[in-house]
Amino acid sequence: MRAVGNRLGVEAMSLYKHFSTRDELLDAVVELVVTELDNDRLVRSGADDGWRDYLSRLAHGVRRYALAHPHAFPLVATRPAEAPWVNPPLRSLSWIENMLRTLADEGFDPDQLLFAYRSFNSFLLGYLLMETGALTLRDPQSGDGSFSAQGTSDPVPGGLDPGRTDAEAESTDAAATPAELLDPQDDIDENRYPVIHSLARELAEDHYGDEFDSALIDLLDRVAAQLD
Amino acid sequence: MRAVGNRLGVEAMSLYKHFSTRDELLDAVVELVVTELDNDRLVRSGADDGWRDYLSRLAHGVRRYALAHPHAFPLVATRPAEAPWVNPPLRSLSWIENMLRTLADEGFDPDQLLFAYRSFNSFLLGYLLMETGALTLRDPQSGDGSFSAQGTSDPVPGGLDPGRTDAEAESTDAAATPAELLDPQDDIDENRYPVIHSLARELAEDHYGDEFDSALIDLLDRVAAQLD
DNA sequence: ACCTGAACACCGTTCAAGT
DNA sequence: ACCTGAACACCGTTCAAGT
Repeated sequence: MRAVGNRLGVEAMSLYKHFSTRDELLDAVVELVVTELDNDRLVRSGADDGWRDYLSRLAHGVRRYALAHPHAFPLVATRPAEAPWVNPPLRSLSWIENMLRTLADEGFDPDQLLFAYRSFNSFLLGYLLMETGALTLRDPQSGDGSFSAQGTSDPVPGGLDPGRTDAEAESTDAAATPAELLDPQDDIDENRYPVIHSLARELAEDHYGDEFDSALIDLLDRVAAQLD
Repeated sequence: MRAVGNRLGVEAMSLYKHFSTRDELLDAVVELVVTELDNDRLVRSGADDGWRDYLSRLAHGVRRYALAHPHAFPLVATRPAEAPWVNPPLRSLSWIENMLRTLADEGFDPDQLLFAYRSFNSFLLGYLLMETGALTLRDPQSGDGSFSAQGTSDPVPGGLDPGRTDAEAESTDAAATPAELLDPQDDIDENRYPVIHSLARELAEDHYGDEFDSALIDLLDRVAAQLD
């Protein structure tokens, strides 16, 4: 609370005029991040091009906010929800309703709606937690579990403002990070982990963007197959 | 630290003989949970029945430890890793090596190995975080974000010991939870969320076990399709 | 080798008081 | 309506001392 207050140029106690507890503030952070979808023109535009286009735009919108806030995404992913069927990363009743209604209008029956809802959520949750996790590695300098971004000393890169453009987010894939300047093979014990050692370079250099797109296509195919 | 010490009948400071920092202790918790795979006879038995059988047993082993420790799984899922390509829930070099070697022995080439490794991890991560999240709902009594298990006042059900049997873990799906005793439809505003309202019962009653099995089959089919 | 008690800096939170 | 300063209970951690 004191750190947040400091960031805002205010004493910690002032925050209690706006949030009655630390958990309430964390919930507000999660809501703020997820609500970026509401202002995402690429997501909000209608579903006139069919459910595949709609789900694809929704998925990319979620990915945009996840990559814009890689340190907040674990919060989005793990904060307890109000009901067992309210699943991250689509955490809000209004977006769940939005998705289910759009698909219902496209002719999905109840079983197909539930299948699409759950497989869509668990796909995004797993893939984006994996991808953002790769951006928030353990700091090799300080031995504790604090976060650090690759190649910057800013403790909260991106911060809370959705300032990153699509191109900036995508550039994470292509831009050379400090880790790539070293040979990742050198870090792996060839005797204990021969297969990892031999694959070290391929494991280190990865193009999350392309993989996301093709995994999303496969997911949409699975949903389509469910429609008979 | 004081709470952990209390649970062990010891002062908090005694823990510092075994872990030099709180983060180190949390890492040890994660390692303890993941290491249950090492003692899981259903997972360790050889890969003589092919890679599909191996990956299926591995996936079910991960699900067993996740369901045995639903409160620790978010830690497994989100603690920063040592390298970007060390992904939860398979977090350890030895299990990554184990998986890659087994698949390599089955004839996977490097691209196929990487595809299998990443799609397998992100599938398990997303699905199991969703499933364990449904077990650790927000406590409606205390307004804060603390955890509570459905239907028990034990703050850490299951605790750290891998005491739950397979049948007990599965029974989560079938057993009637308090939430099911109420009509979930009553909680949803019919005017604001008509589609959710109409699907409330189906959303609330779910059989994670069956869904996991069929989603896993689809994943293995995706991997198989990659083999040409 | 493992545990303890007192102590330190720090954190979330309360409250009475300021503008 | 919003902020502040001092204060409280609590937390992670250190250290010198115990067995």
